[in-house]
Amino acid sequence: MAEGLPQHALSRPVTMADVAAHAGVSVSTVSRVISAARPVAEPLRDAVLGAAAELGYQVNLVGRALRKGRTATVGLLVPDLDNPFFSSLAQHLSTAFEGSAADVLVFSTCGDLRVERRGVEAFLGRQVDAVVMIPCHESESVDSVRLAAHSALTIQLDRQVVGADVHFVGCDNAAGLGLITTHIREHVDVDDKPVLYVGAKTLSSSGHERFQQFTQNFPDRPTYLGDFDFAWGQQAVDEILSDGHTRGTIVAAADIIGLGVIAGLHVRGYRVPDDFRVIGFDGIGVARFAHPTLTTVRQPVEEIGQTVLDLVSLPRSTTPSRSVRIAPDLILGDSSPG
Amino acid sequence: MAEGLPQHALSRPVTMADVAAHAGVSVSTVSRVISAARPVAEPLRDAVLGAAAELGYQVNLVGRALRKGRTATVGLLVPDLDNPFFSSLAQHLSTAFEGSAADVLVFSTCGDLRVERRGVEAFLGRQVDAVVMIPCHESESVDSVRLAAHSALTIQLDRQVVGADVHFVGCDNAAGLGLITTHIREHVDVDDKPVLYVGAKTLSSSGHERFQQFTQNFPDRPTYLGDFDFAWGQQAVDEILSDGHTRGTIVAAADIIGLGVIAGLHVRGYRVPDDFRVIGFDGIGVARFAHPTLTTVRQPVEEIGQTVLDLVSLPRSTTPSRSVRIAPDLILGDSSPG
DNA sequence: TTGTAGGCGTTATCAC
DNA sequence: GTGATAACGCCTACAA
Repeated sequence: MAEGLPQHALSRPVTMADVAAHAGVSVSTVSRVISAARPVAEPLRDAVLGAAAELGYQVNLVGRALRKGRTATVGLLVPDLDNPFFSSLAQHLSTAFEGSAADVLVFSTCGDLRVERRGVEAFLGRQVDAVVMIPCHESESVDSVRLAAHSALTIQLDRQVVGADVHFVGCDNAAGLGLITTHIREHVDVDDKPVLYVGAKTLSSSGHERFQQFTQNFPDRPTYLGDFDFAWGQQAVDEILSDGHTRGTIVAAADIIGLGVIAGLHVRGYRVPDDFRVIGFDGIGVARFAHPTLTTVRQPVEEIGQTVLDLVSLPRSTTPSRSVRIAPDLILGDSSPG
Repeated sequence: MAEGLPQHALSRPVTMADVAAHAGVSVSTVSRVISAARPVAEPLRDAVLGAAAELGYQVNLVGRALRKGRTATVGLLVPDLDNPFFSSLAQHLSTAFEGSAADVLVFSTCGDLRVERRGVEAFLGRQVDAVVMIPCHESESVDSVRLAAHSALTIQLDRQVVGADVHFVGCDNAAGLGLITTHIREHVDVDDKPVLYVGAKTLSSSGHERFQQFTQNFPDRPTYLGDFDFAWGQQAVDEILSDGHTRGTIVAAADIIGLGVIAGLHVRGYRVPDDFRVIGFDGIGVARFAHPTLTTVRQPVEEIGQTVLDLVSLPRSTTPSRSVRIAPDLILGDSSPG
């Protein structure tokens, strides 16, 4: 903080000293009224509140933070707010903290390790009480995660880095693939529509886990690995078709990939679910926008937010790092009907 | 800040005094090295940097902020991170500030006026250098906007409240509707496909402006007003059909509504663009996920981010409140081909 | 119950 | 070029 931007000084900001003078009491009395730390006699209290209102006093949280060593702030680091799943996670974490005394502030790392590092330093420097982060990269983000965990309560969200013993809250990816597997076993003729996997290069633990569980549940089935985005889904279709597959059940590692797959199939003249079934993962809202709507494993974002709140609110005596996996559920769409 | 959350004290944090002692210099020298404010002799500089690295010193921005009265922070208030357009705006604002000395911190107001107020107080209390906000409500957010503008450089984004003379950066909605109008005049037989408008109740200035411009460009054409979401788009289709329209050119006030319209039309067995053309507004990424892809007026989010950066970086001598409108462009999709 | 005083970590002013 | 010192705004012993 504190450099690079011009100052916007209008009039000198009102401090507790101003309020105290105006109300004819001491600053400590003002402090006790404002922070409601200790009881203050009715008349004095009214005088203070009156003076504060009259002068337009707003507490300076920087002063308070310096004194108390805490900030009632949770910093959330997200790789990309333009990614519907990440922004949904950010929104639901904010909602979960709405009733708490702490404010959630979000910083986008723009998928860049250096920006991620800057974000961690930004939050630590601002003395946040907790850092919640979706690491950019499964291995290369380890330094940022360690740095955060060294001086603040830190929780990894959705993805976890290898080699850092730090709290984690995320989806039970194995269970999610279990739901997909059961769905396929019960509703799909895999002789007619053999199973294929379109995933992402395993730069994130989630991608990694889903891929591993897929290969375990469906050994020897073809897998296609690219990026975690729409364009890769479209491109994967070309690879699948040029490999000679004309019918199948495509399991996508993320909804955004699945939506690309559906779009790509349509461009090439194939029908969903008649020629290919498609199943996604994450449960992003826009899965409904697809035509047909996407069958997907929904991550319980509300529950994930709540779990982070619980973890942050816990007395820090429970130091041993916890890994909480939350069970997802299957949302049936028309891309793979039940 | 500073209450409600348990403290996470590991070991006493390292301060400049610790570094100074370890390096055998004064705190002033450490400060000068760390903040690069003034030149320091080579050997001392190295000693300080060495000591800082050895002790793992991290600057405490709260102390700095208290002293300097500035924080190198821009606070962004967004109504809903789950809304693809808002989160895209947040992402691009973050990107625009990547090269700047200031950090962008995002707070979601959850579309709630009280949370919005809390967010403004959270940012002002933390002494942010600038507040950038997408107001929740065209009229009811005025107090929050005024409060912010009273003590910090404040910029309204995308929407502006009535009755507050505060900077504004957003899309030229009239020009956007001009693009739509020209497109329709040049490529659509409006006798075969008469024009209809599906908008949102005018709680936001953007919705308001688009609606007004539509009625001006297409007088006496039917308009349907609901919410700014997918469900309303779907529902609007039912109203349109029950009014007896079986063909038409539907102008939606936002992509998210347009996507709902496409979905609704499909459910009812109508084809796009054969029976109905659909045109959206905003240019959200997921417009590509629709089938057919959505023709839309794209807001230049990169340029909007850059403009906010410029406005924040400007010396505050240019006090008169500015209103910057950025021209959008038309993106042709298959829902209304060119 | 209220007031006084000291200090949180940093930077700016002033001497040297 | 460097060091001592005084704030910035707030909270909290401690004293009254």
